[in-house]
Amino acid sequence: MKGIRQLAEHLDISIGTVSRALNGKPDVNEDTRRRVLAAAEELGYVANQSGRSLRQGVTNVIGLMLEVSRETVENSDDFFLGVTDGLQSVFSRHKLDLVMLPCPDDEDPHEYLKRMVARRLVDALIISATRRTDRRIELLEKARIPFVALGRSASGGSYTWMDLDFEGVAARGVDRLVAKGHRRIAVAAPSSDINLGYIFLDSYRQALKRHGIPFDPALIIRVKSSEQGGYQAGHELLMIEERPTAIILIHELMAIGLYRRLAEAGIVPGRDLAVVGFREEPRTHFLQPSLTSFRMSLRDLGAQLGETLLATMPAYADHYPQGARNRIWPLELVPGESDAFTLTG
Amino acid sequence: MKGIRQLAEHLDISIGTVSRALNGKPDVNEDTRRRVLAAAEELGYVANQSGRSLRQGVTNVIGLMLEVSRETVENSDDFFLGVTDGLQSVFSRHKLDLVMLPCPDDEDPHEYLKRMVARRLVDALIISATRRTDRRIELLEKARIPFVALGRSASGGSYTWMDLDFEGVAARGVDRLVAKGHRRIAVAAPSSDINLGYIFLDSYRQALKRHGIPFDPALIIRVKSSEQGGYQAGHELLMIEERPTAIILIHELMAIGLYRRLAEAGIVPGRDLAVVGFREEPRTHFLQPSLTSFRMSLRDLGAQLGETLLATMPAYADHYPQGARNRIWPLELVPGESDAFTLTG
DNA sequence: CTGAAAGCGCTTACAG
DNA sequence: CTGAAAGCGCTTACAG
Repeated sequence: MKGIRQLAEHLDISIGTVSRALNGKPDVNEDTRRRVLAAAEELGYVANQSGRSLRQGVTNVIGLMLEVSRETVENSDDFFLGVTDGLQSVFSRHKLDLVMLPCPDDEDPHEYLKRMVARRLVDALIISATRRTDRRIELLEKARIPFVALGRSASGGSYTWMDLDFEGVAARGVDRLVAKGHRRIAVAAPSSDINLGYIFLDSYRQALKRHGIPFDPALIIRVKSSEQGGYQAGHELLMIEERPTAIILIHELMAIGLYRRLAEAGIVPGRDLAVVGFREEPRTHFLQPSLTSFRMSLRDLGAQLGETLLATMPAYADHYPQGARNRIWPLELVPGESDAFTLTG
Repeated sequence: MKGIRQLAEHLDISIGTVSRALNGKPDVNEDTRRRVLAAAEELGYVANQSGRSLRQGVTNVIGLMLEVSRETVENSDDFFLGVTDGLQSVFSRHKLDLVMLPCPDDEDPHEYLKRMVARRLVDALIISATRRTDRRIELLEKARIPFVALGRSASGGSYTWMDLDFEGVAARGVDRLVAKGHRRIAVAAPSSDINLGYIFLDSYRQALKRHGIPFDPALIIRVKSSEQGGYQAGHELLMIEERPTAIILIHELMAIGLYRRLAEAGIVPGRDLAVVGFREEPRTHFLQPSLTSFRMSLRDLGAQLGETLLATMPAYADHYPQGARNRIWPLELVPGESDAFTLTG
């Protein structure tokens, strides 16, 4: 079966009628429609997407750009797979399909995105891992393609974004630790230019200030956002002269590496050092002593992200009257044993 | 900037010449080409992919179908991200782009694939996680779309596949353990219909036979291919009446859960129980005692997979004269401490 | 070296 | 309710 023309010939009707029948248009004789549907099924006909796209001006595909850094691969980040699920639950309502666009390690993300936009194989895009300065945002604004950034950035104009509540995590982490008597609170922050690092540290500093604790740059440990990074953070923490009594982590997997390094040094979280982890994750469940961390639903985040994106698209905005508001996604503190002690003296 | 027509008008030349200039055809005046390129850059023109695809009959996009099962999400499988890297290194040579097609959890993979094929947004496909009976293979054969299966199946005709050497892992695992005096060797096998389970178990039984050891079905522990599954396997192993002295795992993450369960029971791998893990992985490196496992390069596998796929595509087959051969990907044994003892008595 | 024209496979006003 | 025709944005023989 080649195209609609062959199908129409086979049925001995016009291609227009075939098209209308297949697309569920109302002005088609029910008997005709049945015949068309049956023949299409039998001959395995389905409309060529390029033909449809060209005529209709839309692809009905949404792209999620991924940066497959070596770091991501090694840590096997579950984040995107979880979010994907939520996205699809929303997109499927409108017969939109999601494709993931993995930017190769050795290609500049900006160039990659440019090419993807140029090809127009998606109607809209989601970008993530936004950096402090992120040219992708201007690129997308200029291309006038609907998009939502998962993560804030200092770049661009008034684009739509969603982001995790990094400031809330930092603030609550500090508050909690200070309440338990800590004053030397370290932070494992990302070594990259990723924007969440700035937000997190700003909030951390403000929280300290609120409590009248002077900021000590020596307590900012720059490591990769990974299990390895957590190990490294543990290593560096042990070498700080006046050793911190607590540490707040900025990535879920850091806790695993940190625990390992601490164990090597005979240091017990929740007894010798207070540890506040980041996102609760199946793998962090097994840590002993249990980790104080923050809970969120990846799927719900994905669904919200999907709705926000659709709200930016003229064709779907009507369904999402809340509009394309920027949102900070809350995380709920889940107390564990890793910081369950009060500092005395 | 709308389309090639506007660009041509702006330059006051024909759209044919613009197209030829942009596509690097030789029969264009160099001066004309420069002008066209400059104007395209300035006005931000790029060819609409639907128009190109419709005319040329190809999309220049390759799809990698993913099944985002809850299991995959929770285990944050790094497998595909690693393979992706290798795939792209090959595809980029031909200006082909890779998109990942995540099949939603709640959708039938067969229906999903059918839709993706129908839309024709890719020129070729890679499917994975093949099951013993896998209708996707017949679907793709019938649709006459080039594809390679990552994983074997009993379905379909003479399609092209690549697969890990599960039989080799099972055979070498058994040989190694028997040489160390073991005769009751358990296997943690997948509870699903995934084809690799059949291959693995066949090879396991053959290896036992070779050594004259009777097969005991009680030693086949069916669990999920995950960290949780490994924990569960440990749990069930402890309840087997005549306890096995060794276990071979069929998934990389199982080792982590298994170690955890064993630790709870005070059983030390490499002393009380011999453990042979599956694929070596950053996370399995940290296990104590070190795990005997099998090494392979995800990136190399991806590159080979990419070349195999291109060899099945008429437009690229010339570049890959080795043809679309089926391949079993070898894994190299990396001895660890987890099975480093000899059974006496 | 360039232009005019055909046509890829669809959908959709429009006419009847 | 159906058909004939236009046209989405390209690329590519073909003619000059």
